[in-house]
Amino acid sequence: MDFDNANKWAEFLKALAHPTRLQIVAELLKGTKCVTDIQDILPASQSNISQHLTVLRHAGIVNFAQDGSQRCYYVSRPKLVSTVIDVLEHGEPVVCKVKADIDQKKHSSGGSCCVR
Amino acid sequence: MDFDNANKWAEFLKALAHPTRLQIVAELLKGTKCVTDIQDILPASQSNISQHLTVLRHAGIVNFAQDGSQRCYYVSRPKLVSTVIDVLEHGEPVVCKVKADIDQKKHSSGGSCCVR
DNA sequence: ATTTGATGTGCGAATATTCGAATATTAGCA
DNA sequence: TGCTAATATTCGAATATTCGCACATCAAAT
Repeated sequence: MDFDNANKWAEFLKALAHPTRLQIVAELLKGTKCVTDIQDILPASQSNISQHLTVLRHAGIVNFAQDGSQRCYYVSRPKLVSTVIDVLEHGEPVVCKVKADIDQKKHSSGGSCCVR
Repeated sequence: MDFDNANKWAEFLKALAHPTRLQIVAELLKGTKCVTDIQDILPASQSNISQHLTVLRHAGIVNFAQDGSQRCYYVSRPKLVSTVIDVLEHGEPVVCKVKADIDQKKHSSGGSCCVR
């Protein structure tokens, strides 16, 4: 992974990496909602929710359609976001290796378990 | 998504959400590597790489097998991590909605685009 | 025993994030 | 116009992150 992509994706993940923002995004995946809708669901202040939505919007994760005085927020890359959340939810058992596990893959070299 | 899960996954994503850590993980997905291997690949100091590996390890993203004075690091949940990175790399065109797009989905109610 | 290579840790400064409180903006309505 | 609901912005304090530097540890080799 090159430096530019690493930067871009780190920005994306950083925007998602907050409990409140994750919950906001999970709610928006179920359907478009305005700020007060989110306020009714999550235990956070209006100001705080608005701040988090701004972060998500700047990261290109959500966007809104203006409807009078309301802003209807939606996830702007639903497949991307829902796939990430899905894979987190389904999890994976943790792999645990010891030196022998790693060495046997190399079947022939000296014994260092790192591929140099 | 409940509060506990939001917290857990936010921790996970936060650990991944750093350019250097993303690059470290991408390299480790290709194969087990020790700290100096990573040092040869990435433009970061030994100390800094070690610090990032500690963050990744505490988040349960990587682990190591000790081999003498070397530590052979590997990704401890390779499917989870590689799926996340894959979906980032393949991307998705951004969805853009206006009020009309959202309203038509509700076919019948008043006109507010938010599902209340 | 000394040295050298590999790695981790503690510290401190710079910077960034988070959040509440107060205030501003904007739209619709009487 | 004046009022209210919906939403954003600004500010400041508390807290967290990041990173280099110096030092500590530990294993292997000399």
